Amino acid sequence: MARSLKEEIVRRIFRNFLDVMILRFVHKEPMWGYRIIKLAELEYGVKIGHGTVYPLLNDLEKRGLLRSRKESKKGRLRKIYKITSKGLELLDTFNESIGE
Amino acid sequence: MARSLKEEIVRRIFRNFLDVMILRFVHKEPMWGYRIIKLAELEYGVKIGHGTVYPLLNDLEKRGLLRSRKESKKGRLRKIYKITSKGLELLDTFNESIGE
DNA sequence: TACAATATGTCACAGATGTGACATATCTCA
DNA sequence: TGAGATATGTCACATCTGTGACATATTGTA
Repeated sequence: MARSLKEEIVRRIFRNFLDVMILRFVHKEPMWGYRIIKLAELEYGVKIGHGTVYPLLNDLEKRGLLRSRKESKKGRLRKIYKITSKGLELLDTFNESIGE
Repeated sequence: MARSLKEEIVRRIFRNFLDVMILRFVHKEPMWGYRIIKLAELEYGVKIGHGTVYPLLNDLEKRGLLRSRKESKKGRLRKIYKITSKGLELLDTFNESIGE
């Protein structure tokens, strides 16, 4: 069965601007990789491989767009990311540039 | 010298959503490939290879998003593209999906 | 006359990029 | 006790995609 135009476009946005979409998620509220993957599927119907997300999160932190703190919830390790001012700047520039 | 953040993002948008950017150009006013290339450089500072643009224009027409008519200006052939309702639908869906 | 600009077209190749597999560890529920 | 969910990490490989070269034709200008 054919995918709808809307689904197709949302997929493309996630594929090509996954960093921006992650910054948007984390901007709304600090969160960790696993949750981003689940939310992307729940809210947008987009499946993102964790092999794509985790290296990207590390890269975004290295570039200073995100900052993480480790949280250990009953022995289970989570890296909770917050957006930085540099990350906000990228988001703003993107939104401004993509505006119709 | 380092490229600015804005320039970097605009480049990425053109690289990944060249079809959408072309639809936006053509939506503003019907035009041909050569003009699109020149306008992208003038208005956005983005150089797009004509080897990217022409095959894409043909593809967009094949998919029914654009329609062209040939115009011969003093023996010089131009394919002038207009956006179709299907093209407008894609533009609208994209703008809606990318909205913050 | 010869070069630059206008105008479109094709295609091989290199470089970029996501996918999916392999890897590890804990918790919960049946 | 075993499976599924939570949680993160790495990396080889195949696939996708733009670049740049090759190709052609006309007009304007020096």
